[in-house]
Amino acid sequence: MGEPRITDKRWSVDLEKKIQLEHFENSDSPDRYAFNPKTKREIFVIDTPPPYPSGTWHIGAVAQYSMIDVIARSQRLLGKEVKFPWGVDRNGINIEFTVEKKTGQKMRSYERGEFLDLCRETIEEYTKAMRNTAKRVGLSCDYENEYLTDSPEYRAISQSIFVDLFKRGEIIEDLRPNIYDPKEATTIADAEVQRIQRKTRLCDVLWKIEDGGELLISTTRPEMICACGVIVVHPDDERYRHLIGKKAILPIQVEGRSKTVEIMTHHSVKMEFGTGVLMVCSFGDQNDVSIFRELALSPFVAIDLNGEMTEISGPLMGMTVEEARNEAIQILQAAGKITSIVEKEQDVPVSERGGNPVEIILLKEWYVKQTHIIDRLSELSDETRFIPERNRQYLHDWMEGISIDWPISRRRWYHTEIPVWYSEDGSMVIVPPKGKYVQPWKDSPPEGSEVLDRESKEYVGSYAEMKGSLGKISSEDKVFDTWMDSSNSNLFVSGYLRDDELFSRSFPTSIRPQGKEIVRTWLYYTLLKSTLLLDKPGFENIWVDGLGMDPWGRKMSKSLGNGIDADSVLECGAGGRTGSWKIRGSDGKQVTLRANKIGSECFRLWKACDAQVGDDFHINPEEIETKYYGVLTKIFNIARFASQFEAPENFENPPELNVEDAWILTEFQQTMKIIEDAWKGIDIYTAAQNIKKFGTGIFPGHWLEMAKSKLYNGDKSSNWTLHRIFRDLLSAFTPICPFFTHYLSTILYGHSSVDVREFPILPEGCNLDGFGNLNEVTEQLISFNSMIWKLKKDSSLSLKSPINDVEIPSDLEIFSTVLQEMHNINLTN
RNA sequence: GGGUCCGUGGUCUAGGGGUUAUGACGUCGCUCUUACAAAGCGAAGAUCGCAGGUUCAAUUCCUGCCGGACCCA
Repeated sequence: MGEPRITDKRWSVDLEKKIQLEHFENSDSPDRYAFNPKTKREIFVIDTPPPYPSGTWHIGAVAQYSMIDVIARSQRLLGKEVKFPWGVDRNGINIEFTVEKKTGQKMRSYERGEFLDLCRETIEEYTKAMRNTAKRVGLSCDYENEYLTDSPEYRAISQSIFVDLFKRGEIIEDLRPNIYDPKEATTIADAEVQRIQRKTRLCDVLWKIEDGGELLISTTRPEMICACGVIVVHPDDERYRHLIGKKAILPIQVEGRSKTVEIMTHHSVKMEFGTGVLMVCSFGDQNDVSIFRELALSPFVAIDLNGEMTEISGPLMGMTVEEARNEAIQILQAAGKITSIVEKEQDVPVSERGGNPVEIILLKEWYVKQTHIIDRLSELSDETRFIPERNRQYLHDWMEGISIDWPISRRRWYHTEIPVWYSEDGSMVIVPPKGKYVQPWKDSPPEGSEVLDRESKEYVGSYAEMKGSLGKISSEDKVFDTWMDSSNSNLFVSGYLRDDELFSRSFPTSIRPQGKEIVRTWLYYTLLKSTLLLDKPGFENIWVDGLGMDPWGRKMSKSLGNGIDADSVLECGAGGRTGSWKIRGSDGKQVTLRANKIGSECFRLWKACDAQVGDDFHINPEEIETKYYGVLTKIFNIARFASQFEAPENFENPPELNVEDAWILTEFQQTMKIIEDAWKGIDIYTAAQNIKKFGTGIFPGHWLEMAKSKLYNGDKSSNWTLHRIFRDLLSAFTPICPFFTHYLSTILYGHSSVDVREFPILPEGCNLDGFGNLNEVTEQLISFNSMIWKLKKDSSLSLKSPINDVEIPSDLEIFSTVLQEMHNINLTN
């Protein structure tokens, strides 16, 4: 016994930060979290979601990443060789917007190379900030081998996969109706469309029938009349039966197309909407697209790439869609062809990233074919375990709704380039060799490039040989959808095309952790790739967590004013600064939340304990502190207590055990079994709950009180028990609170718990079976202690004062001596 | 409009066909008991959203409704 070796009075956020700093900068084990591909251990590869660097990192996302770290650390604890990569997703339109906003200049006003440099510089700053937050929250990633999705190495893989799929005919070029953001001048995919509520005008427009008669059509898009291909009514609609087969005259002037359209029937028409007559345009919405396809109509191009009306629109030509709509209404009104206009709430499809109303436009784009392979994908995904199982549904729901191929080309710049050049006559394409990153808009095809027939995709010859016969080659200037890059992440981190041996050992990737909001994009596209390329499931486990919500269960958003910044929570309590958050509450009133100290360890503990995986979790800093900081304090104090007693020399050879020590070891063994199974099953919640329960419950509350006097007297059994349990408990706890446990275990036992690579099991020598069924008495023991404490309180006695005439239950007879001492019981008989 | 999830003491939450429903925070009371008042001990507090149905038995399963959240059309 001696002075506590832990000198800090209590756990603090400042101490936490100090430990962190040393932990990541300390030279004694710089590659603590590096991955060894040559290992004999079982390999566990985590497909870390590469975050997209923007100004701030969302607190909900940080919470999720901290749980991914818990998975990484727990798998290391179980003895696996964990690859926990640190990747950053940097391709995409977001950074382009940021640069445009910062410089007040649109992308297309720059020279392409100059704009790319600006993007790269800007994103570099954000990348650094993000890495700092990642370390601050304790992510045990392999930072030395950071990967960036905009690096030549990563982009080369993306391009090679593209070429591969292109050669196999899984990627095609085609002229199809595409969802298009006219303001940002790029195609987008279905998954990138969002809907917002907006007020629109629903006009009833009068159409004349060719051989007399009239027809009233309700539309919110009168400017699209020029692109009308057919008028449809419901087949059961008696009102219009006499008009079927007749022709209606377009009520507004058009150029270069027929002035009439036929009236037909279609089951998709809602009889009760407006007048029950629908004009089908190329292309007002997705329904129009499918009717055009079904009826094999040839589409009219009404809107051009700049979002302006084309010549077929006659008087509207050159106007933006918005202007054209107003003008069309005016023209129609002046001609007396509008019978009513009503304001109506309508869902308007807008682009997710730009927030602009989107149009459907006929464009030649690149597609990954997907409709033919959905069933296979679904089969393969059934081989994968979902955590939690029910979140498998999100994937199935999305796959069920897929009816068109995935358009992957974008008319933007800060993305991976489509690696294609064309021969002068357009009949041949040139693609680069495997593993080579190319920028066709500025580079010539590199050595080893191949020439393929554009239609059949057959190999024609090497570029070097054919150079002379291709004429003046031109480059494909379009780029990939960013999901085309990020959906290669698991392939990339598993060594695809780069390390065949590693890849064979680590694919399917052990785990894909992610949020449920990107199941339809990141997860789906990744699985699509593994199906197309390898006909294999992409993952062994897919861990789909819920979303971080405000304290009242709403999504955090700027417009609601209910966001919480990640750093403010992690830094709360550092340097004596407290945290306060002004948030708009559920009733619209501003609420101020306050906390004195949180930090990363408390934050992680909260996330691990407070919500089951897959559930949306409410983030309230006040609650994080009040519910979980005390847990750290408690365990810290046990450590301080334990640190005044020398640790035993041999943790594997227990001395002759006291019965109360055998009892707590039995309890501990059971708890540790539950925790080990939980870690194996990637069940953070169960592990966390059991650690907390044991570590703050019977261990200090009951056993420690029983063992105290023996500890002070230098009893070998109680000392061994105290340290063996506490050391192992720290190891089991280390995935959740790594810095906390690292610090305590290093001081107490000279070995950091974060380096433990074998889940601790009590040695055989404990011979716990020799004591009988000790766990059967636990309940009684707990209630007996409570009974005495209550008795003393009710008689206004201090806890150490003697008490007489207490009968120790017969089942607790074995603890008789130690209980007498603990409660200072005088047995009268 | 469709899908998914959720509704359990004041608050958050576990659970799950069968005696007195888990835990935490908050509340109240007592205590500075040689690790711990940024703590300990004790106490009070719930007809498990509503209405039906299945069952010997429902908070748990089913149906409908109400309320909330998210996703999709």
